[in-house]
Amino acid sequence: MNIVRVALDLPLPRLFDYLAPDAVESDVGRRVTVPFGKGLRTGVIVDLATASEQPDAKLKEVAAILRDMPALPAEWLALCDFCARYYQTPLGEVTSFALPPMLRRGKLPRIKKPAAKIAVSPAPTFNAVHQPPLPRLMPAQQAAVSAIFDTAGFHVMLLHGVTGSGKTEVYLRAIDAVLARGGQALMLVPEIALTPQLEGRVAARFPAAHIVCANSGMADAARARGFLEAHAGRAEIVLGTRLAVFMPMPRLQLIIVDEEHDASFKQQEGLRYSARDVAIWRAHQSNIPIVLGSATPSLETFHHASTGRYTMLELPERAVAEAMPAVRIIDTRREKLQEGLSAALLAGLQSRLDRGEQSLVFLNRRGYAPVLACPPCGWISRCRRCAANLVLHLADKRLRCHHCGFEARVPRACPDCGNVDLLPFGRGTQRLEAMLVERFPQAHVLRIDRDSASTPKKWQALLATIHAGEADILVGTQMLAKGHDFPLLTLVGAVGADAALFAADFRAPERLFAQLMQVGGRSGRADLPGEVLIQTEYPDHPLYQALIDHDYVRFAQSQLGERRIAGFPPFSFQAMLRAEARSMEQALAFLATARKAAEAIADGVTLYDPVPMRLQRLMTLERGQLLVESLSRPALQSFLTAWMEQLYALKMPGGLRWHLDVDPLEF
DNA sequence: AGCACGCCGACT
DNA sequence: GTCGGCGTGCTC
Repeated sequence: MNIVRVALDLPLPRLFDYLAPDAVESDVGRRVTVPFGKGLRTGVIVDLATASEQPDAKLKEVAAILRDMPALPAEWLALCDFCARYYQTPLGEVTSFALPPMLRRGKLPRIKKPAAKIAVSPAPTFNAVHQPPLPRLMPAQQAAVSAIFDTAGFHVMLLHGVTGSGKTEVYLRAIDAVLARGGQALMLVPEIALTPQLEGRVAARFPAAHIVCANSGMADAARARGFLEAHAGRAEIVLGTRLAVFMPMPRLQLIIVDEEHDASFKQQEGLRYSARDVAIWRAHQSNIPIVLGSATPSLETFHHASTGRYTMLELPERAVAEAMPAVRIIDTRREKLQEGLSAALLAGLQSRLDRGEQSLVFLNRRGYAPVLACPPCGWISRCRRCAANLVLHLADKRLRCHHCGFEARVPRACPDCGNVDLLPFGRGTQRLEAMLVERFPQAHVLRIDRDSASTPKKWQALLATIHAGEADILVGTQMLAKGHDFPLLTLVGAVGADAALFAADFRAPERLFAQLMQVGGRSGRADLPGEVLIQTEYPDHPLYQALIDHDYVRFAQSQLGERRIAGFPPFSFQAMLRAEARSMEQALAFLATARKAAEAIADGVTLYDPVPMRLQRLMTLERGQLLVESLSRPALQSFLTAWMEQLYALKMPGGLRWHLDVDPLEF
């Protein structure tokens, strides 16, 4: 009997068998439409069989095997299977996620008319194309490029270098070498916003190469087309965000993960995968090199590079002969601040204005003020649906929940007592902007945050204004920290950073250091020396002290020391079970049941107690979590597999939902 | 996840 | 007497 085993996009941890009289070996990896329940569904054939564990009477016949595109290769299926097992997600959900939506639905994009781009055959004539001379490599860059190809087969390299040290040039050289050998290269970047400029740079460098982008912002057809181009081997270079790690690439010879420390490589919903970690597995599977690049590597990566499991490639200096910016710590304990800004920072802004240079004030909190309050009666602006405050947005006179998106008008008087003197507490970018406008009336102050740069168009317009030198003082959130060069920028001030020092999340200092290093790196390009001023009430904190010396390694080692003592990752492996329900009692009760079930099978695994999540209520749902931890990855994995089997079998009270997050980043 | 079937409250 | 609530069970 000819049977196909089909992965369907259902939250069920198993495959479905169908009769398929005409199925052949080469149909494995093909999409297939099958009758399911009442209707039809499209899935992927992952195996052939001659018998099923299901009784024959239950087996239905396949509706149609879709042979309109080449089957997905075994490596692609293996990659999906790895994700399914590692992240404890049904295989059908993984294959479905890994396919572009159009292919997932069983359709194909219209073939693009033979436009000029495709008509030009992708013959490898890279050297023949007229090009400007390549930049000279610094010795460290040269060493890095050699190292990538000196060792054959799988190895992980950490390319550690600050902004301006020339990481991108190393990537480009490595890609060049891959193209010369007729291979394909995959490059992952953290954000959609960064793909266009990177694409421009890569396209300029390899004018004859066929480059494909992959990110969630793309139109359906374009994404499906890119997928097929990569799959057919026509695309030599694939650039994209985390989902690009699933692009099938038959001649893949190199993977690059830029800004590997960036949290956006970890998906926070659905399939909670880390594109960086999946990429490493994929490199291993394909037996090829993978380069992880960062100025501030994740501590996991740095640890592996320190212990020799990964190769450390250091780019110690800035390639374009610039000094690192001078970092100064401003002790604000003794000072009466003016709307949150110190005299030193205000003086710095003034001197940049006088010299016609740009400044940036970095405050990672948008809105005008984090909360509106009525001091006499104690009312504060709270979200009805979440356990969070409504943020005051004075720019459009609204109160907003940054978690669920709830919005309301700013009340004229206190809803509780009628008092009309409501006070904003705390400071966000809008308030800082207003203060700076008043304080420096002659300056052009520009605010850049998710509100002012809400669309790609607005964001481009803001960038253009900055590059034209029309802005004097920028006020912005972390949006400004990533990937953009501002040649006229010579001063960066960081405000309100202390909050992250004592946050409950053990990764908060790591993120803060990376953020400050990154935002500081925006200053002092070209021939203008840069300066970074950090306002703090903890001037002696080791994090800031390390920042003064631009000493990532010292910071990382001290953090790793603390993590080792506390038994946190990378010295342990974690998974988080989260539950949401109408009431916290329900959520915690489920987690308690899950914990009970775990006790019998938790061999070499520590089970913590169920607790409410930090954001206890989101969108009217109460949320709890249960952490499990092990010193052994295999022990954790086999525990999770057994545990999930039990949890899937559990009957859920109505309205309760749960998920497992392997290697969680957020606590 | 859907979608059925299946028993208990307020409505034409 | 019926419409409909969501509890439980199944999907190859």
